Order: sequence, then C-alpha cells, then structure tokens
Amino acid sequence: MALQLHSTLTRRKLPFAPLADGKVGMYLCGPTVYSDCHIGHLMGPVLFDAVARWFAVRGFQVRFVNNITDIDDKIIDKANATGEPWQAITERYTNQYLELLKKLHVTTITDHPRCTEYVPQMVSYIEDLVARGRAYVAGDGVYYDVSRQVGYGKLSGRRLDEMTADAGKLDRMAGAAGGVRHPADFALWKLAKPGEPSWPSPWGDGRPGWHIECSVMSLHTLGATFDIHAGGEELKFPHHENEIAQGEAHGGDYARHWMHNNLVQYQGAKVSKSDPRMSDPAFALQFQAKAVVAAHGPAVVRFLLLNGHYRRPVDFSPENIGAVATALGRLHRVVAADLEKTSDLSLEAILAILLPDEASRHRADFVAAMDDDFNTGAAIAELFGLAHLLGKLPADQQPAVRTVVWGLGRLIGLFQPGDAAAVPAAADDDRLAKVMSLVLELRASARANRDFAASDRIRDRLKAAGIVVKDGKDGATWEFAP
RNA sequence: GGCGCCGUGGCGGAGCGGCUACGCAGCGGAUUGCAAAUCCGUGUACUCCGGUUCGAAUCCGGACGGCGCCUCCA
Repeated sequence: MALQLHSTLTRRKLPFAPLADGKVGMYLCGPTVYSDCHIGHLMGPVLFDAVARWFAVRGFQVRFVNNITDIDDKIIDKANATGEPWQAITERYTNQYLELLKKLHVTTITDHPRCTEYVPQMVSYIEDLVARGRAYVAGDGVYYDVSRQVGYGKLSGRRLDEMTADAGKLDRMAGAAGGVRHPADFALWKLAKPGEPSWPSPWGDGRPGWHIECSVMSLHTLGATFDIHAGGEELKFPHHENEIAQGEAHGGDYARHWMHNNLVQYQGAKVSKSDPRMSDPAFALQFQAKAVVAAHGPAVVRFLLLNGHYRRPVDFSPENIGAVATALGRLHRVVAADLEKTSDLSLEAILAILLPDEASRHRADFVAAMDDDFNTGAAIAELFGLAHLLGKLPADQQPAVRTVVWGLGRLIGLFQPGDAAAVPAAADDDRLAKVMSLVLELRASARANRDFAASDRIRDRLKAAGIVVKDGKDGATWEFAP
C-alpha cells in the first residue's frame, strides 16, 4: 500500500507525492525559548520524528527543519522582569530544549535555525511584500494586508468578514498611529521601543513579527514550495494561516501538506496556565518537560506520545502514565537482548527475517499501520501481538520474533539504548546497596534452613520500609517500592 | 456567537461497511515454602434518535455531551 497522509488543508487522507523524487522537506514550528519547556513542546518533535523516521524507512531522504524562536515579546518581558540579558535567557532555554530532544532520541531533525540568524533575510522578505503591495507601513511597524490575500482562512476554515469584532485587535488598531487597516492584519516588523533589542531596517530599528520567521526560515532551508509543514493544532490560526498568506504573496505554493498534532490533556481536559491547580508547584511540575522526563524516563514519555495517533490528544495524567509505563516494561523485557544496540535494522532486513505465519501477519500489519497516516498506536498494538505470540512459540523460534519486535520499534524511535535503565530504581547509594546485600544474604541462609518465619519477617519489614524483595531463580533482588 | 476535532467496554486507546485491535486494571490458572515479579487464559463496548444498505461502531441527517482555536499558548 502506498504511503498516505492526512492534510489539514484538504481534511482528508491522500497518497503522499513528494515534490522531488525520493526527497521530503518538512518544517515543524519550534518553541519560543523564554521559560522551561512544557510537555507540549515535546509532542511535535517526538511525533514528527516518528514520521520522519518512517519517510526514511520508505526510502526518502528527509530534510527536517525545526526552528527556535529566540526573539519575541515574551522574551523581552522576561528580560525586563528579571534584569537578565535576553540572550542569556534564550541560550539557556534553547539548550534545555535541545537537551530534551537528545534524551528522547529525536534524531531526525536536520536543521534548528534560530530566528536571530535570519533577520536580514526577513527584512528583505518584508521589503518584497511591501514592493508587491501586500504589506504596508503603519505607525508602529509594517503590517501584512490580508484584504489582498485570495483564500485567506482556507486552512482553519475562517472567513475574513467574520473576524472584525475582535476587541483586542481593535484596541491595537487604535493604538497604532497611522492605523492598521483590518483587524486580521498582522505585524511583519515591529519598531523597537527604547531599550528593546533591535535590528536595522528601512522602516527603522525593530524586530520581526512572529509569523514572518517561519516563512523566511522555511524558504531558506526548504524553498518557496515544500512538502510538509507540521505543528500543533493551536497554531492553525492565526500562525499557520498567516504563514500561508506570506508565503503565497512572496511567490511559491508554500507547504503542500499540513499536518497538525493534537494537544496534551490532563484527565480529559486542557490545563491552562490560569487553572487554579497550577498554583500548586507539585501539580505544575507535572507539565514541565524536564520534570516529567526525569520522573518517568524518556522512554515512557516517548511511548506515551506514540501510543495513540498524532491527531488525537494525549492524556498526561499520572494514572495514564503509570499504565503506559507498565505496558512498555513488557515490551522492554521482550527486546532486552537488543535494547542497547547502537545500530538499527533496515525494514528490508526485518522483512527478510523468517517468521511463523501469525507473526508475519503482525509484522505486515505494523508496516501497513505506519503507511496509513503514521498510525503509531495501531503499529504498537502489533508489537504487543508479537510479544504475546512469544509465549506460545518453541524456544528456537523466539529470538527471531524478539529481533523483529525490536527492529520494528526502532524504526519509529522506540527501544533506544539506555531506555530500560532510564528510571532510577535501586542502588544509587552504595552504602545501602552493601547493607541490602548483607540482609539478603542472611535471609537466603534462613530460607536454606527452611526458616520461613525469619525469611518472611525480613521481607515484611523491608516492605514496610519501602523496599520490595523478589525471589528469583538466581537468588533474591530488591528495589524501591513504586 | 464563529471555525474545527471528537463521543468505543472500569480506565486509556485503535477502528475509514461484514473479520479477536491493543494496553492498564479486574478475574482464573501456571510458577513460588508463601509472596512479589513473570507467563498463560478471560468478560463487559461502540451517547441517543432517524436514514442509506443484504449488512453500520464505521456512511448521511438531527439531538445531546466533551475538547480545542478565535488573546504572538506547543
């Protein structure tokens, strides 16, 4: 079956046809780096990393661009509030973001352009829009003229004539000396107030507007027309709509396919910054990317995100994360032997492995699920199908199945080196490890003497202390209670 | 109010007209000195009302409900 994907523009699934044979150009809107990464920031990278991996599996050479917005009003506000230079703020949070992507094994992104590296290109792009009569100078900057745009609103299904009653926009129109002409017109260039970071331009020192950066950076990395533009649902309007307007006005068809991932939820609903529960730091920490990754491990976070479909919301409530972590543990046991390998298997190599019929069907269904709009959730279900089969197969057929589970998982970013050890479980205190070793030794001799009363007493008391003892074939092990 | 997405078993979550999704939890079994862990087995489902069809969770219409965007939120 041909690879097909759902485009927001057409609202339907269509076979994927690349602009250039054997190549895919993807652009994913990245974070504005003014504070700690939110778990939502991880969604796009992880989800579209799986997409990019699958394109590569299907033989495409992928250029995957993910920008960093390192100049923005929020950054300036933060600098003003803390007194810290804005460059220091953006550098810190850029590093945090890139560090998280690394931990999550998001490896397919080829370019991380920074907004501040493209300001001259943005200026000339805006000059071009002005020259074409698609933008105009107002009192506080340069604005895009949406009234000249044919088909404005086609991505989000909005109509220009219905967007006139926006109070905030009207205020801004009144505030801009020289006047903004239409409420939907948006800033391409913002003139700097005293003390604000700024770059030179024909209209005066200032900084680029939000939407212009993506249009310019995609142009310079992927071209005026490119295959796929991705991002979160919430960016459809106004951000993506305005990118299209700019891109088309500048010349080119802009993105041919638009892919939007759904958003993070918590017990079925979005938790906004103004949610009263957010005043509890422990609650708020559940949404901070680095805290979530530290608490559950990158493997669980990645698995949670890929466990459904990218166009559906993902629930980050603790109950859900716990259930998913247990499920992933089961797969980890299946692939334990290969988990630490640093090189992947190609799809061809995986398909060449001889399997029993039923296992072979699961393998084929995995591939079909990924070909069908990157349905990672359905694909992972096939992995469980294979894992389940393992218990029924003779021992000599099991290694092949294990290798296939691992190989297929790797193709979408699962089962990376370090995944199994990612959640700190036991002995990070050497002294405790030594004491436990002694305790288990004593208990082992009690058991050898069939003194189960003493043996159970040790186990019970340890359990009360938060330490769980498990008796296995090769002696007892221990870990902290979950 | 406008635009969009969605309503599946206790929970999470696939499904794109006929065929067990899957996972977690629960229950039963194997294993164990007893446990834990592990493995095997297993049930309950498609918000409601119309319609199309031989046949609908799946298509169409309506009702009700949830979510998101419309404020430079990923």
